[in-house]
Amino acid sequence: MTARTPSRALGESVREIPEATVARLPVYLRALNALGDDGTRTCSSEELALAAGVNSAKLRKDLSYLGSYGTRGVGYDVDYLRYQIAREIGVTQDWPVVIVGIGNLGHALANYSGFRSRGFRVVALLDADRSRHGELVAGVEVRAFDDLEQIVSTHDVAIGVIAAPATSAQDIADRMVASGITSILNFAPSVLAVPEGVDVRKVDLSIELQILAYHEQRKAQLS
Amino acid sequence: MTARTPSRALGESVREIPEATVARLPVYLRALNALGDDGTRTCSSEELALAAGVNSAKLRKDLSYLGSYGTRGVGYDVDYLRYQIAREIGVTQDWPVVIVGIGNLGHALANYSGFRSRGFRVVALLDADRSRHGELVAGVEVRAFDDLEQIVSTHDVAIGVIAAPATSAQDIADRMVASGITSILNFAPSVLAVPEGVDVRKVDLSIELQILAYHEQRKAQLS
DNA sequence: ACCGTTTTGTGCCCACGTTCACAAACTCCT
DNA sequence: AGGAGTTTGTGAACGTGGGCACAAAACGGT
Repeated sequence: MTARTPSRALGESVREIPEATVARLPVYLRALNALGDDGTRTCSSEELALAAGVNSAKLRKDLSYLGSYGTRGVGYDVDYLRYQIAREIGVTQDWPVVIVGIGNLGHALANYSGFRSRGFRVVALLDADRSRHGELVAGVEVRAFDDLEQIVSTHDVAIGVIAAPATSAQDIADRMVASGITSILNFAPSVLAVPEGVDVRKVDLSIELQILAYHEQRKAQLS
Repeated sequence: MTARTPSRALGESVREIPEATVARLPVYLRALNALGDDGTRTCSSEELALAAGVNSAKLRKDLSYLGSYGTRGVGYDVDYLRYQIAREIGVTQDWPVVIVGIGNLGHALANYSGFRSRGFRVVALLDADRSRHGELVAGVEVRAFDDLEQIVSTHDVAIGVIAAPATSAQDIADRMVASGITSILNFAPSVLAVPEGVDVRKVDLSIELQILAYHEQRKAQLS
């Protein structure tokens, strides 16, 4: 966590958006998409907050980090705000993604429609198991894990998804980082060590269940 | 968020464990299991923190909420600490779980080995699609969604997993809550409204990717 | 028994995030 | 034009979480 002070052109200030806000922006975006598809042209912070499942003050503060895109007494223009959030998150452009590990989970991810519709494109499915190479999953051919470097440089891939067993997760991460990937979404239940500058996000089913179990147990104790 | 003050028997204080700590306990538990399987009998906060990917002061503070289970100058007994954390989380008992939605993701979840090994047992797989009923997935028969109430009461299920499309997620949640489920793990990309006292945790692939994209974009801007 | 070494448990402070509450800004109606 | 009604944007207060740094406690060697 070094405090990098970016060199910026004059007047071009880089707004620092709090992490907690960043995590909610995609939720707002989804809610706005739903509203927009319903034909809603404008909405208040109260309405949007309801749709997003947060309180309206928090929503307004979150949006204020992006700029002043609302109109007092009126609300927010759905399409305009939608575009601004998408631009801020970076999903107006297309992000090529590589998925490693084509087990049940890898299959599910490859077939996930939310991928393509939100600016992400699966450019390769890789697996170490030779017997699966050539197989077509969601229209994409499964290839050898050793093709990683070539694919990453060809498609300029920045984001990698690990859907392999925990035992191989660290090796895969190392190879990803070495090949130039700087963001990793890890579904394997393991702690990844990566160099400074590489982002890792972890999705762990069993941890989520254990957190629920803890609260469930507490509810039971309060008999 | 009403501040429920539980009625407690005299002297029986319910330690309030911070949410952030609860979320890390499963990680510690996993790290301890790995150490224990390696034959390690005792470990320092420094070692365990390394394995869990956190800093040692934070680890010690987290553990201190459970009690004083370490020995100064020595460290923690792996087996003892493992048991204490498991007990605190509630995974010394077995939690029956129902999964609704047997698409790619449902399959992946049903086959996930981390389930059983960590105190969770899939007692039913439900799907609204009749054509899938009777199918065997991971040794469990797929049954009709309408069997939910009967299954929940028979097996005393407290935890439900939603692996269905976003459009039906709220309906499924409503039925789950009505049938007596009080903890929901939601994989559908939708905001769930549930009554007070029901816990919901959300796992959203597309949000995780968008968060990564945001940071990726920022890195690029810092050219 | 005592001293040096190791390692835990925790008080203290700082940073981040959430919520309240209100002034500023806009619309609409008369 | 002006006043009533709405809704945003934000300053300020509060609460939670993270990390340093150190006293307390255990161990081992002499």
